[in-house]
Amino acid sequence: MPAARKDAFSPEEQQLAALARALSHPARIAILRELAQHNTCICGEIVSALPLSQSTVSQHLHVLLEAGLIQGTVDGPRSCYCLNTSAINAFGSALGDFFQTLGNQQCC
Amino acid sequence: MPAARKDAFSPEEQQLAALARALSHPARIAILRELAQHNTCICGEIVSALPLSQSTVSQHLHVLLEAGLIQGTVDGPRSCYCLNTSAINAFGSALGDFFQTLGNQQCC
DNA sequence: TCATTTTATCGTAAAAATACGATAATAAAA
DNA sequence: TTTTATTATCGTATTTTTACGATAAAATGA
Repeated sequence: MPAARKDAFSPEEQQLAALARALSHPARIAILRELAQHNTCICGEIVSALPLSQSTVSQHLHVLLEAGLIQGTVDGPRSCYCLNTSAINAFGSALGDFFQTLGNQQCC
Repeated sequence: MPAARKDAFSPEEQQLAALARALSHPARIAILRELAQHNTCICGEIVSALPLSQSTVSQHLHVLLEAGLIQGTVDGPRSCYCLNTSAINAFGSALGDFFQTLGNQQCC
């Protein structure tokens, strides 16, 4: 990627792509599932639930945070993450809209 | 990624992540949009519609093909792509199910 | 037949993602 | 205060992604 060409696309396309990228690793799918299973916030049990090292899980959590899909209250040693349901629902409907504009085609 | 850890996750998580990865670049979002606008198949007008070189667009098309989101009939000089609507709809509902399991949480 | 047009592929380079160990930081517990 | 437990960050290595130019392939048109 000798030059970042992403800025040559529309904001909508960039946003949709950025959110899809946040979901583009099975570990992050698994983290979201894990957070959804515990309806209360979770801390480091995520690490035990995943086949990855602590630092790697922390990286994936950071990606999900940056994308806005989860929230985290970093209170000292015991940080606590949870789903950002409003962002998740917004993303879900944005994706739904996108798929709807695609799905009604008759082609080939 | 000193070792491919993706196989340590469930097939569902891998599939969902793989499809999200196919959407994780604005060029590929734009390609899908472009294919949807022309309800007939399109060939190389995609290249003119995108701010990328021909070989790069071809690579993105290959990614979308691999993911099954588009179909391509490579008939000689003039290959023809179109949306794979069934795969797109299947992906859309899979994502919808995933978001539904996430969206009903009350947390933090 | 030969040129032209269109597209895929190859080779390459740079950037980003992924993963881990080691370390730092921070609050609670002893 | 010192220790312990938990988590983020740093440094690094490897892989993958992204991008382009150049080339090859393949059918159409002259």
